[in-house]
Amino acid sequence: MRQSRLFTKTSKNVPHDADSVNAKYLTQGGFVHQEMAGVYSWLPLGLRVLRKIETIIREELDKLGAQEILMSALQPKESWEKTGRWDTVDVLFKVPSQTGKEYALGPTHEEIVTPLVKSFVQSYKDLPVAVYQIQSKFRDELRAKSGVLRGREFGMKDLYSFHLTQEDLEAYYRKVLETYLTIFTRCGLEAKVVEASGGAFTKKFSHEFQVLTPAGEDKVLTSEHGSFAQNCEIATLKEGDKNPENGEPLFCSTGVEVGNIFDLSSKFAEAFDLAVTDENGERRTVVMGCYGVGTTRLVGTIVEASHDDKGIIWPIAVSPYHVHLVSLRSKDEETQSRINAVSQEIYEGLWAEGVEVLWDDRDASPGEKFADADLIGLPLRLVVSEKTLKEDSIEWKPRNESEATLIDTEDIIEKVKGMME
RNA sequence: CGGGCUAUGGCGCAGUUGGUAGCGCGCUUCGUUCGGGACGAAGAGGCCGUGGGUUCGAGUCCCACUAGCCCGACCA
Repeated sequence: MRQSRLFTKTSKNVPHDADSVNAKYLTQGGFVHQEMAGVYSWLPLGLRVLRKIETIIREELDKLGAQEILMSALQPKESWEKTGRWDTVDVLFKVPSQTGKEYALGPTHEEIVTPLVKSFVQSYKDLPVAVYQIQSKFRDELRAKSGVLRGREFGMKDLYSFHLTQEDLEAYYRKVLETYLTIFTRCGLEAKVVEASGGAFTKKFSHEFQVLTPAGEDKVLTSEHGSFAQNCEIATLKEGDKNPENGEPLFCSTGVEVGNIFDLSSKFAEAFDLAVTDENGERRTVVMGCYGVGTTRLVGTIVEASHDDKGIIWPIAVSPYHVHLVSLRSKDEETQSRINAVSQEIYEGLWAEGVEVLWDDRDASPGEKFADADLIGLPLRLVVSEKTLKEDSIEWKPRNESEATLIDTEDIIEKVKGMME
């Protein structure tokens, strides 16, 4: 992508209402645009990050044998009345029709997926089954905040699994838990598995995946090394107590919940009478699990977890592009055309090797280009200038390092390929 | 949903006791610069959130509404 053609621009001005690092940098860098409180449009750079996260999630869930579907966002009121959630879920957006009917705008999809699966699953032989989707969710939050971390419209991956037995459900639940940790690691995040309340989903405890950062809104009781962690809303221990696992002291930190998994047991299956015939010819109610990952929230969380005072530092796996190729201006016409030619060659050469390059070919000053490169935060910056050409080289500077080095121009593509592995 | 703050060119802001709106960024043109957001000159761009009211006169004072943000509650 040639940056001169990118329709978004960076801004030197900090948005007046940016309340968090992610809102500030994502807006200034032109990744997202706020439309209303808690509602954002995703722009080319931001959308590329979101798509990469979604791809990671798809790859990992497909390995689990889950099948991707896309359910309706507009949902029938009757289904929500059937589960008793039409009047109890206060974040539910209720949409009136001109016909006088009302619909729900999906905050989650148990009310859709359960009857959906029922229409295909009648025998124990049809189980287990797991389906997922990546879709916009709508929740009428009284107070949206923290940029992309808590919105009224947001991207979410929701997975639902259906099992004949509680044991089978629990085994799958543990597999999803492991898969989620893989997903977050691949996104460059360190997530803690945290015991939490089941909320209105289930009376049982559930597990949350928390990324510890000051921007979070959850309080989590955790120890430095152990895997033990509890959401403070359910914690039986308190700060300063010893970790039952390894005796380490527990401390309270704030975290962002990037995922949550629930053992729903037969709650929704009962509401919709989702049952199968078992091998003895008897009807048995199915048990369910549901598992969510906030995709748009992940984008914001990564920014919160990985930035400095100049901008974002994208982990390469989710970076909108891998390389920021920066061509500097020269007043000398011949030098300028050499800079252009070398840049073009590297640009095309890298793309030919599958390396995604954002090429800053704009007619802008060096300072402006460097500042923008830091703000946008691609993992590697390559500079082509009069100075580097004199050495037949390209300047190499990783975003998370302060020192730049010169690399021979002819070696540059191989070296970048090496970094990608 | 309670409490508070804010609303002025695309963005960030100033605007005195009420007298007819200004700065920075960005944008256009020209020239000079060129390795960390360069400089000069000349331009374009505003019913001051909306609706009422007070006044000879309202960006400014009063009321209502709307929107954004903050604190809290809430967060299936």
